[in-house]
Order: sequence, then structure tokens, then C-alpha cells
Amino acid sequence: MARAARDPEERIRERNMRLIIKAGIEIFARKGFDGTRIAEIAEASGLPKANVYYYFSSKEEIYTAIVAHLIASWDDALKYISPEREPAEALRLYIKAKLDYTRKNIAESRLFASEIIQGARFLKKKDREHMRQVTDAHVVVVEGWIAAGKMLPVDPRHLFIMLWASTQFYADFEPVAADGLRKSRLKAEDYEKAATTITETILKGVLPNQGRG
Amino acid sequence: MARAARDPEERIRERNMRLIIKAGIEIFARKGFDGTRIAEIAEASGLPKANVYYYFSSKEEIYTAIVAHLIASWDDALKYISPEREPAEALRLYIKAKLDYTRKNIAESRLFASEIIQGARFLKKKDREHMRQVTDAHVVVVEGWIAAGKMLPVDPRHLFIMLWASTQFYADFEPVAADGLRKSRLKAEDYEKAATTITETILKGVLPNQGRG
DNA sequence: ACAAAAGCTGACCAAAGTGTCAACTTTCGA
DNA sequence: TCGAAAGTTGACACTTTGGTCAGCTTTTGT
Repeated sequence: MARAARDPEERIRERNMRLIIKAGIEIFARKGFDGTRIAEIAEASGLPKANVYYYFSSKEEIYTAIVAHLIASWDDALKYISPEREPAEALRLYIKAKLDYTRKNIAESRLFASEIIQGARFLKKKDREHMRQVTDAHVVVVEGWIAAGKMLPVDPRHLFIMLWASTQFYADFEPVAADGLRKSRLKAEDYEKAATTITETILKGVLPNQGRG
Repeated sequence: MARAARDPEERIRERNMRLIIKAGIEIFARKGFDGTRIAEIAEASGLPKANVYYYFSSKEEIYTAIVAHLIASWDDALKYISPEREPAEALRLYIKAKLDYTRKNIAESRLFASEIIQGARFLKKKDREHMRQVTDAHVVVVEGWIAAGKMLPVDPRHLFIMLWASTQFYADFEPVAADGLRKSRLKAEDYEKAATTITETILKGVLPNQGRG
């Protein structure tokens, strides 16, 4: 029984690979590369183990596919640091976007964190260079703002680390963040309060005219 | 040949347990609980595997011993937030102490990060409650400063998350931090520059009279 | 000096892990 | 409709892993 099947998203291959990747993200995020067993991914994706091996020839292949896909998906979220904008606006949007992305992609965030903590063994040179270049571009913009007197002379690279670290923390270390906020779990409102606290503190910290309270 | 052996630090048991713990910290930090193999710990500590089992009856026992020891070792490093101090001084010292501790105990930091990302499965209720109480005490101090007009009305809990996240990042995610700073590895001077950037930015962000540049 | 306590370890096991394969079923283009 | 291509899978082979154990050596108190 031939069926309509030209939409690439619904071809069997696409669907199953998506199932495997999705399950893989969750489990790699929690267990790390070495701690993850293929049988667990198979179970979580509802496929027999041998079927997983039909699509991916090894554990490493699943993992690197996920990591590569992850890096690519970040560029969208983080294009708010551009010279045309005013620093206040740009930073506000950046922090908001980063926290939003992080909250909606917790497993991906943790998988990346896990990969880094484990020594970035599978993060390809290409990916690292890409990340470095994106950072460099942002640094140039901030340096421009500083030269134009729109920002205090803060080290842009350390500033970006502060932003990255502060936003990432809520997802990667949720149990600690929740304990610190005396909540059992973090909700959207906690992320919003985080956004305003980070934004206000950083803006007062880097803008020449420290604004309202 | 009986030998003098009353110094507890040098009894065989103490020495070997220390070797095992030390090796365990490094390897658990890199591989996580599930990813770590006892044989690897044995090799790294220079002991046969069976000898490791002579001192610890299971992998979990090694791991929980390390985690518990870790939590305890933090209290020293972080006692700078006290009401007698001025906020500027207290925060400056806190950031410095945290970065120092983190730099000198990278593996421990990563082990803790790894444990949290993996769901805090072995972090005992007691330990979490202890951490919460330390945070609460700090929060009270900050609230006091705010009430006294010595600090702007910032949410203390989110502020502490910013501080914790920013300082922790340099050790836990060193490869990313180094890439961001365009260094191949982080050195003491990078940690110092981090301390000044974080301190200056945060202080301008939370003090009523924003001080010098 | 000597026996008891402490420490040591090669060899071993059962369970769990990764990856393979041959035979089967389903899908699909013409 | 039908043969080739794609997809499926139970069973299997091989390796690694956590953990045990019996018998050995070293340390230690007296």
C-alpha cells in the first residue's frame, strides 16, 4: 500500500532519528557520555536496541550528532549584541533571550554543560572556533560602545562570561538554584525575576549614567 | 619490625584512603558517577582494585564520602558576608575567596557540578538543608544592608546566584572560559582579572553611591 | 619472639555493556 | 502488482564492569 510520503519530516527515517536524538539528549544530559547506555536510549525512544544501531553506528555517532546540532541552534538566540542598538537595550534583550532559550531547552543546556565538564572531548575544533568567532564579534561591539562613551570600560570577555554563567546556571544547576530561592522547582516567574535582577544589576554596573532603581 | 605509627595521618589506612579519595575526585569529576569505573580509580591511586574494595565496600560509598567531605570544606571559604562589614568590603572578599577556592580545587568544583547536573542523586537532604541555611543567613545580612540604605533593593537570592555562577564558571567550564578569553588555558592572572571585573561590575550594580571607575 | 590484627591481591564470577547479523516485514516507485 | 529498497528485530558474540574471596604478607602490641 503505497502512501503519500514526500514530506521529509514524516519519512520513517526522519521520525526515528528524531526519536533517538530526543531521547539521547535527555539521557546524555543526565548521565554524560560514559554513563549513558544505548539500551536506555533505545527504551526511552520506544525502539529496540538493534533498531537504534540501524540508524547510528555507535554511541559516539549519536552523541556528536547531538552536540553539533546543539551548537548550530544557538546562533539564532543570541544576535542581540549589534552596534546599531544601544547597550541597555541590547543587553536586556540578550539576557532575556538567553534565559528563555535556556529554560525551554534545559536538557540541551545540561548536555552541553556535561560535555564541557567532561573535558569537551567531542566538541569539534570547528565548533569551538565558531563559538570563539561569535564571541569576538560581540566583543568588538562592546569595545565600540566603550569607545563611544556609551559603556564604562569593563572587560568585555569577562562580562560575557558573567552573563553566560548567570543565565546558564538556572537550567544547569536547577536543584541548587531552587534551593537558593527556597522553591521546590523553578517556574517561569523565577526566570523572569532572574532576568530583571541580572539585567538591572549588570546595567547599573556597566552604564555610565546609572539609571533608575 | 614494629615501627612508630601513632600519627594518624601516616597510618596505612589513612594514607590509602586519601589516595583513593584523591583519585576518585579527579575521575568522578570528569566522568560522573555512572561513567566512572572503579578499576580506573584503582589505577590512578596506584592500588590494585581489590585493595580499593578493602577500604570501600562499593562505588557509591567512595562517591558519597567525597561529596560529604566536599560540602563541609566550603564553610570556611565563605564567611565574609557578615553584618559587621560594609557591603563593598564583604562582597569584594567573598568574590575573591570564592574564586581562590575554586581555582585551587578545580576537580572538587567540577565533581559538585557534575553531581548537580546528574540530578543531585547522592547529595544528602542534610547537606542540602545545610547549604540552604547558609544561604538564608547571607540573605538576612543583605536584607539588613538594604534596609539600612547601604545597598540598592536587589533580590539577595538572585544576587547570590549571580555570584556563585560567575565564580564557579571559570573552573567548571574552563575550556569555554578559556576560549572566551582567547587563552589556551586559564592562569592566576585570569582569575585575578575575573575577580576585579566581577567585583567592580557587581558593586556598581548594587551600591547606592556608584563609586570610582 | 610471636600470635593476632591489619593489609594485600590474583583469580574469579555474574551482570551489564557495546555492537553484529541473518532472516523477516513493510514501504515504495513504476 | 511486484521486485527492490528500506526498515525491523531476536538472538548472539564479545568485552567490560562491579564486586567477592581465599590465602598470602606485613604490622603491631606485648
